[in-house]
Order: sequence, then structure tokens, then C-alpha cells
Amino acid sequence: MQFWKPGTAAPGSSLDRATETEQNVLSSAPLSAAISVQSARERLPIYKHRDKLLYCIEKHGVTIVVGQTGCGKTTQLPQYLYEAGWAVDGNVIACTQPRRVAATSVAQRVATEAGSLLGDEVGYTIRFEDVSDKERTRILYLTDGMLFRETLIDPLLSRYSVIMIDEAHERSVYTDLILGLLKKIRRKRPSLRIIVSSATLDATSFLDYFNAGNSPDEATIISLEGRMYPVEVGYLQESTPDYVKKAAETVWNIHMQQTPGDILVFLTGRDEIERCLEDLSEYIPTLPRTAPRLKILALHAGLSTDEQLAVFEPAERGTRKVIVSTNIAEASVTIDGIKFVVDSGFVKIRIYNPTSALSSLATVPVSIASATQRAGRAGRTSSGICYRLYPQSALNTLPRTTPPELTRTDLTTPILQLKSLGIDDLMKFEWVTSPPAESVLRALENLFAAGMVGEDGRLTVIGEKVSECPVEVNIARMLFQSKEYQCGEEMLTIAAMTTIQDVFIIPDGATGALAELERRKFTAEEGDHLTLLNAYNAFTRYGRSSSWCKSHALSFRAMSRAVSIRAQLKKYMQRFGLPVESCQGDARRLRQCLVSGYWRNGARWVADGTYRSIRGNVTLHVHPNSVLFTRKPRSGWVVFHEMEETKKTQIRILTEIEPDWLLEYGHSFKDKRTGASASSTHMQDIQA
DNA sequence: GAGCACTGC
Repeated sequence: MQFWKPGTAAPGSSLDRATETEQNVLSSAPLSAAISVQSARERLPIYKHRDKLLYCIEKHGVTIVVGQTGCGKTTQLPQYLYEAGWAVDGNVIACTQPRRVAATSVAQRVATEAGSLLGDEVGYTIRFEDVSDKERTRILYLTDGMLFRETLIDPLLSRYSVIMIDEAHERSVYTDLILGLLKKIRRKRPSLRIIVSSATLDATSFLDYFNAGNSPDEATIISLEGRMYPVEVGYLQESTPDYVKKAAETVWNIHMQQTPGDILVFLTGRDEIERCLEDLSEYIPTLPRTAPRLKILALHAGLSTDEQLAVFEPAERGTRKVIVSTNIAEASVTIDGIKFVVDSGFVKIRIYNPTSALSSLATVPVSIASATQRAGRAGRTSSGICYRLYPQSALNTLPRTTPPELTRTDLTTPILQLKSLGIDDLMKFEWVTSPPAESVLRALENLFAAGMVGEDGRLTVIGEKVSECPVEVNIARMLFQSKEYQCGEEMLTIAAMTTIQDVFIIPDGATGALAELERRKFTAEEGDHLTLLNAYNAFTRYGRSSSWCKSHALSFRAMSRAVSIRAQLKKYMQRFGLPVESCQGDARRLRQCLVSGYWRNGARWVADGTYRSIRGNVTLHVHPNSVLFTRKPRSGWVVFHEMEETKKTQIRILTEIEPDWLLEYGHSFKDKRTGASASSTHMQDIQA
């Protein structure tokens, strides 16, 4: 067998060793979350660095801290700063997180450690939830999205003395935007202290970013060393044509040959996970009667809360737990007790093509940083082994890091928000990493077409308002237009329902066909938007219950989220003086209102069952989830919520419209890039 | 007649 056999090969021979840099990263890490402050300070090197850390923060404007997730920086550092007096005179110490759960759980832990009530001296702020006190809170954990939003109200973030941007290596859209703003804010507020915290050594790029044009000691970098359990890394001797099959095989080999300990497998998506589970279940009957048993679990975001929680349950004595997961287990979900990691070496990421305005999911090789993070998952509670399903030689071909999200996403909303902050010249904004110029141009064009930006590139009155509103511009446009069509009530619901994903699910134990039947109960002739509206209304009519959702093949989690989003958007409507009135079942008005936002997303049905886009005459396929998947729209025309590249170009969430409705909006718009009027070619089809 | 990695306001 070409694969390194666990436990049989002599270390250093057929087991290829981890590279030196990886070992550096792997050996600088964590402190168990359960340790109290006192013992942590006694036992951990972070304590030794405390004074040096505080000195660095005192002396330099920007301090970059490197230490792996869980090393204590997130919980301890803000407390040190508090003790050192950074929160006197009403000042607040902020610490941002990319994810909501992290912000809440860390705040809870720190509140307990500090002997304070959560929401009092220590608090958190996430969307829909503000557990903090304007006067009393001194240490505030918040999502970086919330901090970015705060700059729209207080551009200098004046209530904070220190801002710590945690998990900066993840390079989420809001992390990058907030870093860009902080660089700008610091020029006007030199007293503001910034801490950028990262789990990877790549953090030196943040140092360069903040030091550019300044004296070299403007920023400093400090590494939090720690004790971590060693993780050995093994590689395949030759690359495999089928890493899913190989993953199952590797799990089996570990189970047969290795000491007890749970296994975590990284694959790219639901499909692969299910295939791997099938492969593994074929091995099970060959398990010797005396051998330990295997408990195999899937983990991905599409699962219900209960199914996700199952991965945390310890396996029974004498049973080994195997979790086959997507990238969700790389950073978002931490499972203790993992001793073996099997890494396919691949990940699915979203990429965006600004020229075609299409986004797609691509399966790509992981970055070195990701591979290191995945391996680290084996060494959280004891020493472990990571099996990489590719040859060591392939390491040289892997990128160091995953490209920042800002470089592979639609920038329409971020740029609207930057403009609202007075950053009109986007080429001068100091991006941590510049997005492609094409993406910036495409975003500006979208904003212009949606009436958010005028010919001069400045925000319009409506653009100013929409920038505050947490929805994409097309949807915002419809909310504003709903006043004219007297359908604010319904548009609010549609806005909320189109933002959430995976509304219709296949419940446990039900067949796909059965779920399909349930879904048909909500079906509106006019299309998906009204179908979503029906589902929402039924959900509220039947008491917003989880069992009702289950029996109607709806996701309770998604529906509840829609309720929150709708309530939040309603507040914005009221603030903008927009009426929230019902169209009383007049679907025609509703559909006309949809066109006010979606007029650039028009498509025409053709005889083979596909559609042609009005912009570009691209062949479009209807997503199988659509109620128009099998049916020709009576008028032959639709608008759609979004298009995406899979194997084909697909459109999701369609509604049938009358073609002349498109003209009302299309006539006034000239395509800036091509100079052609939107109504030049295909719009003529409509008129004909 | 076929399918969405993961976040966030």
C-alpha cells in the first residue's frame, strides 16, 4: 500500500515530517479554555509577556499579536488592558470577532472571569442582540460587522481607547474594511491603540500595512508562545485520483491500527461527505467482533441545530467517533478530543467574476495556513496525527494564504458604505489588499444603475439612506418603491425571505419527493417571491413553531431568522417614513414593485425551457428549487433574484412579469461601460 | 429534470 501506515512506519522515514515553518506555528499555542485566570497566568507564557505586551501597546500605535486560536489572547488581553487603566474616563476596550457565537461566548467567559454580570462591565454587541450598557460596559466584544456599522454613526469610533481586531488572518470582508478605516482614523486620533491579532505568521503583512510611510516603530509585532501538543504530519506518497475514497480508506486504517482517539475528516461539501459516509459504512460489516466500534457523523452548515450538536456528544466507551466535515470545523466549530485529522487538501470557496457578474463555488487546494489550522485540530487536548491526502511535494504548489474575501466578492454594498463614510475616491482607499479594479468598477456601475450614486459618483439622497440599511441595494430599492405600489408589508417579508438561505429543507426521515409535496402547498402561480411570502405568512399564522416547520419541510432556524430580519428592516422603513401597508392580495402591484429592484435581472423564456438574459443574452437555467422549474411563465418573461455559475449558469428565485414593466426602468439607464442603452437590442424584443 | 463552502449587518 502506498499510503503511510500509521503506527508501523518509523518516524522520519516513510512518514514525511512537517516542514519547519509549520512546526513553528503548530508549537505556539493554546491554553485550555477551562483554566481559570489565576492558573492560566501562573502556567502560561502569555503571563511572562504581559508586561512586554502592555509596554508595546503603550508605546506603539499598532501592535500585532500572533498566537493560535485559544491561546488566551482573546480573553486575557482585554482584561490586562482594563487592569492597566485603558478603560478609565468612560473609555471602552473593544475586541472584534468575525462570528456571532465567538463574540457571545468569549464575552460570557470574560464576564465570569472578571466576576461581572454579562452586559454590565463586560458585554457584547451582535446583530439583533445588544448585551452591553452604554455607560457601564468597559470591555466590549462585538462582531467586526457591528464595529464597521458603528463607524457610520461615529466615524472616529471615539468611545474606544483600544480596538483589538481578532482573528484577522481570516480576512473577512468586514475585518479588511475596518482595518482600512482604522488606518485612516489613527491619523486623526493618534491616541487610539490598535491590536491586530492573528493565528498565523502571515501577520507580518499587517505590520507592513500599518508601517507604510511611517517610522518603523510605529507598529510592533509580538508572538505569544505557548505550549501545545505536538501534531505529526503524514503525507501520501503519490497523489490520489479520488480523495473521498482515500479519506474513507484512511479512516479505516486509523481505526484498525491506531490507539483510541476521535477522527476529524475535512472534505469540501455535502455531496462528498455523503459519499464518504457510504464508503465507510461498507467497511463496517468487515469489522472484527472484538474490535472497537465506529460512530460516524456528518458535519456541515446545512444540518439542523440538533444534527450539528450531535458531533459534540462523546462516543460511548469502546467506540471511536469519526466526524466527516466541511470547512466549518476549521474555524467555526471546535470539537474537543480529536486525535486524528484526515485532510483532503481541498476547500470550496466562493469566487466572483466582475465581468460577468457571476459568482460561483470553486473547489481549490487549501492554503498552507488552512492546512496548518486543520492539522492543529488534532492537537487541542493531546498529541495527534494529521494525515494529508497529497504528497509532501505538493506543499510547494499551495498558496500561502486564501485570497482575502474582498478580492473575490461583489463589492456593491461595501462600496456604498465606504461612500457613505465620505470615501469617494475608492482608488485612494488604503485596502489591506486591493480588490480587482474590475470589481470596483462593476460595483460603481451597479450603484449607478440602482440610483444610489449619481453621474458625479456621489451618493444620491436615497443612496445615503440605503447605505445604513442592512440589505442589498436591489432589495432596498424595492422597499423604497413599495410606497408607490402600497405593498410595504409584503415587500418587507419578501426582503427578509430572500436574504435567508435554505428555507425549504428535507426533514429527517422524509423523502425528497415528500418534501417537494409540502413545498407545493405554498406555491404561488406568480413565482418564488410570492411562494416565499406564503410560507412566511403561514409560519406566523401557525404560531412560529418548530414542529410545524418540520411537518412542512421548512427550516425553523431560517424562518426564525427571517422574523428577526423583517423586524429590523421594519424599523428602518419607519425611520425613513415609508408606510408599511398591505396590498391586500394584489399580486400585480407586488410584481411591479419587484421589477423596480430587479429590472436589470430580466429574462425571456425560450422553447427549450431555458431563459435568455436581457443583459448579454446569456443562456440561463432555472434552479431546481424554483416553482417555475417545470412551468413556462404565461407571459414568457421573469425577473430573478440572483444568478450563479454552477455547471451551468443558474437563476434562483424567479417571478413572472409583464415585459413592458421592464421598460419603465430600463429606458432611463445607459450602460456606462459599453455606452449602450439597456434598451438597445433585447429591449426591442419586448417592444416588438 | 437537478442541487449551496462559510460568515456578517
